[in-house]
Amino acid sequence: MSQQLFEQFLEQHCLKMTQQRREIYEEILKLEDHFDVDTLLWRLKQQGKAISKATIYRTLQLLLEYGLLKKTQVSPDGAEILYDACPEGCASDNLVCTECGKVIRFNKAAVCQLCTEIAGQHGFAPSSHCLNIFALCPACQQATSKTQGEQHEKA
Amino acid sequence: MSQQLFEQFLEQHCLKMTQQRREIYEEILKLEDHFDVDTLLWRLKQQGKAISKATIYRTLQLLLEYGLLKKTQVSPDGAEILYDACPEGCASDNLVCTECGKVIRFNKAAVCQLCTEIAGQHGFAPSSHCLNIFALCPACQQATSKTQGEQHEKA
DNA sequence: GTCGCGATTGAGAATCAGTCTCAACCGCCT
DNA sequence: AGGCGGTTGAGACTGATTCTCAATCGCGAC
Ligand SMILES: [Mn+2]
Ligand SMILES: [Mn+2]
Ligand SMILES: [Zn+2]
Ligand SMILES: [Zn+2]
Repeated sequence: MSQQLFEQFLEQHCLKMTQQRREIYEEILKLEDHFDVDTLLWRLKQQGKAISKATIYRTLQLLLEYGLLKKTQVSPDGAEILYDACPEGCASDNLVCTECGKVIRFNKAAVCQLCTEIAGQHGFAPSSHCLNIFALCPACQQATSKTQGEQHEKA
Repeated sequence: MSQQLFEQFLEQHCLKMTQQRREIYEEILKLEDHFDVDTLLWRLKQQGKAISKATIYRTLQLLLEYGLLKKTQVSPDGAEILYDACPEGCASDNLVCTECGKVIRFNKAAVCQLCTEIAGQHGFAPSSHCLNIFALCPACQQATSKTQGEQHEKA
C-alpha cells in the first residue's frame, strides 16, 4: 500500500520498479523504526536477497528525495545518524533518550501548528520539519538518581 | 565572554586552554552562522593561523560534547550537515529555505515549552532539542509561483 | 510474445571526510 | 627553571559512500 506511493513516484519520474527496489522498500517498511544501512543489508541478505551495497545506497537516495525516508540525528551532537521511514509522507518526530538511545516516535499536531506559525511570522511557506527532543527516559532517570545517591553518601 | 564559558568547561575537565583552541573558537563565534569545516579551516589559514585539520576536528568534537556547538541538518533529507555555534548554551532552531538554502535562526520559548510537555507525557526528562523547519522563503515563493503560472497556461 | 533501448545492477575501484599514530611541543604547576 | 601530562601536526589510515562500466533487466512498441 505504501509500495503504491513508491511506484507512483517512480513512474512520475520515469524510473522503473525493479525487484531490488521493491524488496528494499518492503524491508524498510517492515523495520518500522530507525535503522542503519548495515542492518538493512544484513536483513536482506538473511532472506537470500543479496542486493549490492551500491543499489541499497542508490535506493535510499531515491527515497530521501521523494520524502519517503529521512535521516534523523539520534544524538544531540549529531554523531549518530539513522534512517527513518515516512510512509504516507507522515514524518514523525522523535523523543530520544541520550543515555540508552531509546527512541519514541510521535506525531503531534501542535508541533506542526507551531512550525506553521513560526514560518508564517517570517513570511515563509512551510513544507516540513524535523524535531528531535533529547531527554532521559524513565529507566535512565532512575539509574542516574541512584548513582547520584551513592555520590551523596561519599561526599 | 563566551570564551570564558569555554575556558570554564576546559578547566572543569582538566583540559588546557591552548592557542589553537582559543583561535578556533574565536573564529567560530565570528562566523555567527552555520559553517562547514572547510570554511573554518580556510578562514583560519587566511589569517595566518594554519591549524591542522586534526586539531580542528578535535576541537569541534570538544565543543559538541560541551554543547557549545551543534550539528544541524540543513536539508529535509539530511544530506547536508553543518555546524552551528551555541554560545551561552543557547541552542537556536532554524527556519531553512529548501530552495535557496537561506537560514533564519530563532529562539521561541513556545518550542521549548512544547518539547517539555511532550517529553513529560512520556515520563522523559528533557535536556535539549533540535528543530528545523523547511519552507520556501518569500523570494523563492515568488519565483515558484511565476513558474507555476507558466505551467498553468500549458495545462 | 518478441525486440530494442534506455534504465538499472553488481563488483570492485575510487574517493574523501574524519580519525589515528607518535614524536616533538606546550601549558601549567611547583 | 624543571617536569609531568596534555596537545599538536603531518601524514598514514579507515570506512562509509560514490563511481565506473560491462552485463542485465523492465517495459513500451510492434
Ligand atoms: Mn512516520
Ligand atoms: Mn544560539
Ligand atoms: Zn534511557
Ligand atoms: Zn529561498
